Amino acid sequence: MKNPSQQNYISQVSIDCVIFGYYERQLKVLIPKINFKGDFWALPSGFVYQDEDIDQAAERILRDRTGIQDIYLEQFRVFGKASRTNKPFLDELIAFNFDKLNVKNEAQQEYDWFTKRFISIGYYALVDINKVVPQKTDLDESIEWYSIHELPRMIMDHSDIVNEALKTLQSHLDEKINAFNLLPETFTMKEVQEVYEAICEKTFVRTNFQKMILELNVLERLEKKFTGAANKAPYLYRFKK
Amino acid sequence: MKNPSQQNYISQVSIDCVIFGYYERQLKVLIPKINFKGDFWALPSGFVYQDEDIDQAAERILRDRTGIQDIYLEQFRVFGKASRTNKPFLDELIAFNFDKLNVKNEAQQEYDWFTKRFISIGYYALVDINKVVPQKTDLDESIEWYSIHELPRMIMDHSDIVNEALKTLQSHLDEKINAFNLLPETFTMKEVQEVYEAICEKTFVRTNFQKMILELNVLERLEKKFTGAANKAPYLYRFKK
DNA sequence: TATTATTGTATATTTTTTATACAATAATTT
DNA sequence: AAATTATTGTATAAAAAATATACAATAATA
Repeated sequence: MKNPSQQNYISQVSIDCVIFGYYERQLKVLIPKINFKGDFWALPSGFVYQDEDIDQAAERILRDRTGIQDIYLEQFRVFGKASRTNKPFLDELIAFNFDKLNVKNEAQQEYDWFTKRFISIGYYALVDINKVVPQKTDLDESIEWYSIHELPRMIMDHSDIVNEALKTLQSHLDEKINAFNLLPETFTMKEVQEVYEAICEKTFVRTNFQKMILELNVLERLEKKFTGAANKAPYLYRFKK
Repeated sequence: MKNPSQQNYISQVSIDCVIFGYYERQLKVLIPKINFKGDFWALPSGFVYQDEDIDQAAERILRDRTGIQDIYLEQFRVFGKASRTNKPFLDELIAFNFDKLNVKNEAQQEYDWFTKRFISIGYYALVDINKVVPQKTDLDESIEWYSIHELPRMIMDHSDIVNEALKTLQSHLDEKINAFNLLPETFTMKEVQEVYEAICEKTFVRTNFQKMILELNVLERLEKKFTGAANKAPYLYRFKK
């Protein structure tokens, strides 16, 4: 594998992805831990090939980390401060891993490439957490789902990026009908409500919520879901395509 | 003045600005015409210096064309298709202006720089049209306000960029209280309504509109405005800072 | 067959939005 | 100086939407 500086990338432009999943009534974010000493977490990121749309680049980055395709994706903001550089992080990383990293010419070239000022395009993705098998890349020590309220300390401005992504998701929830992308193919009305509650961080009155969702006219009702519980079985729904 | 390729710009990244003004009940966009044969119109654009925030770059571009500072500015979208290049436009321009343009080495370097694939960050601005004295740069034959409904045919995807800017402005009109930036320091309630009507392309019931605006609690009422007309004088309002 | 937990549907209440009526005012006309 | 006119400001009525509450339906268990 070629080093980034030798690839045919657009320089000083990166893509950062906030991958949202949903599990146990909580909104989760998929975050890799970097495979070096020093406890560094960073959002799934990457660069844009010369002959690649930025949307394609984001899809590629997501595919590499989640193993799935056709992900719901939304560009939400550009982070472009002049001070936005990997240098402080990289220097810290090198200090922690001085033994492993031999500083030869090639490494110097990589260092120069990485520590330039970067303009980052933020994307957020909504995935069905059950379909995702998180994929460790060469750079990852681990890759885990973290609750949105218990995120690890991340490098650079990556925490800000997550916050901005969440704000966008929350405010677009009624104009874009996208929350269903966090659920499996079929789901009950209660599950939909719990997803909305996790995203909006508030509760809804069950009956009114159901009416509101059904009036969107985007769901089709399927057969009932018999669980063996001592109560009425709920209907299953599916998002109309 | 140095040529762009020799400046300390981030390469392959540009900023395109949609500058909105308001005049005679119409939303206007400030658009320069390029100073070459062939009728080319292009949005006010520019590039980002290495040591410059992208927001600063947008402010600089706006200042250069409008002569005013402290402009209301909002980043709204990135345009990043791989096919997004100036090449078709430049080739056409060269064909029209073959006599003027001598193709020497330096020009070739500029050509190569300009015809690369560019990722463009779209900003829109709201200005008080009375404060703006449109500034022609070296590249401009003219710079004029065009009604949003009578825009000239523009190069590249600049028409799409305007459309996206308008859509964003419309949809953010109630969440961001920004339409006042299109008006002078003081204004009547009727003028506010007409601005909203121009942006939203629909009419409002006067009494309800006024109530809605006043309930935002962002205006302070000043003295009345006596015009000499045979009717009751309206109050003037000012945006609270 | 009664009980229990939970879902689905109907309806009442409250709030917000939209529509309408009318009073107040400043300059003009008579 | 009083009536007229055009326009603004305020109040209120009607309609629609959002929210709260009540209760019927159902599937498994006791």
